[in-house]
Amino acid sequence: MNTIEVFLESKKVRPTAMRMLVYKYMTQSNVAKTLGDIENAFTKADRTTLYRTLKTFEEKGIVHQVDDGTGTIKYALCEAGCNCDIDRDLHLHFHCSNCRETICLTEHKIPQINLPDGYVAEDMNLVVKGICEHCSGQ
Amino acid sequence: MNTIEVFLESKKVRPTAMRMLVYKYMTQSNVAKTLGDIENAFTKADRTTLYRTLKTFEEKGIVHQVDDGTGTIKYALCEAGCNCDIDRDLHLHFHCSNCRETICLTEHKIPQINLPDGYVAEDMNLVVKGICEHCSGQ
DNA sequence: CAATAAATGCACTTCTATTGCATGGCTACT
DNA sequence: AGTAGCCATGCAATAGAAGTGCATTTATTG
Ligand SMILES: [Mn+2]
Ligand SMILES: [Mn+2]
Ligand SMILES: [Zn+2]
Ligand SMILES: [Zn+2]
Repeated sequence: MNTIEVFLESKKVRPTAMRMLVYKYMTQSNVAKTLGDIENAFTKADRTTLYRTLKTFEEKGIVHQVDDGTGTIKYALCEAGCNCDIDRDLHLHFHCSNCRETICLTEHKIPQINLPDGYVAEDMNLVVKGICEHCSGQ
Repeated sequence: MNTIEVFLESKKVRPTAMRMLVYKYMTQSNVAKTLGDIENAFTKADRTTLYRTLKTFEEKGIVHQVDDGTGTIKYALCEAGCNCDIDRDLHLHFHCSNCRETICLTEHKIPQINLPDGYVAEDMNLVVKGICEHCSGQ
């Protein structure tokens, strides 16, 4: 029983070999990954299985989708204690137009937005595009 | 010379029949439209022509794309005097999960976001999802 | 009017998301 | 241990939208 196995079971996800590999892969970098990225990271991986793995992870609160405006959905690990709650957990995402990577800025929560009367907010997405720390040569 | 014709020429866009129709259609509602929406609004319209029409409109500052996270790009008219400037013009978009419509809240600019050192912002997208004024029964 | 440039229409490609269905493997229960 | 049933996997196929190539039509210019 390694820690990944324990973690997945704590999230009510059966720790199959592929699921453990995907989870481990996601922990190894802090940038959001597309399905294609993950597929390419393994030589022998079926796209559908990965698709459903990510879907399961999302349903069980292990990952969240990141829509960075590139047209392909990305996935990133949720923080410990995250419930993808609109007030507590939603954070800024940054997409670098140079290296094309997207990272979670989990420390930067989405500021309070006031809406016109009658509008009810349920979810939110804030993406900033530009040049990342790495590419701006800092 | 009607007003649409004059307007398009002022934007350096040749006022063809289709372009005038599309522009007129866009002015008739304040919700963002997909290519498909526009295609369906006319009985005899070619998707490619519309696609390129919208692209031209975008390049000439007549419309802006709206990425509301549904997976299909939408288009909405720019305000008078809009330059799609990151500080002055970028505004909030609201997507209603009930009626599935997306509207520009042009009065609601995106608040100042502070980024970690080394990050440079060039563009931004803020979408709020929830229930719109109309659907919340106000 | 002829030459040129721009806009349009059709067909096709590409890319990603998503589903149906058959098979393999694990679990729970006897 | 044996077996029924559920869950995960893999393959194939579909759906949906974006984008491109090229031929044709329409507009502009001299
Ligand atoms: Mn994130
Ligand atoms: Mn808008
Ligand atoms: Zn970068
Ligand atoms: Zn609505």
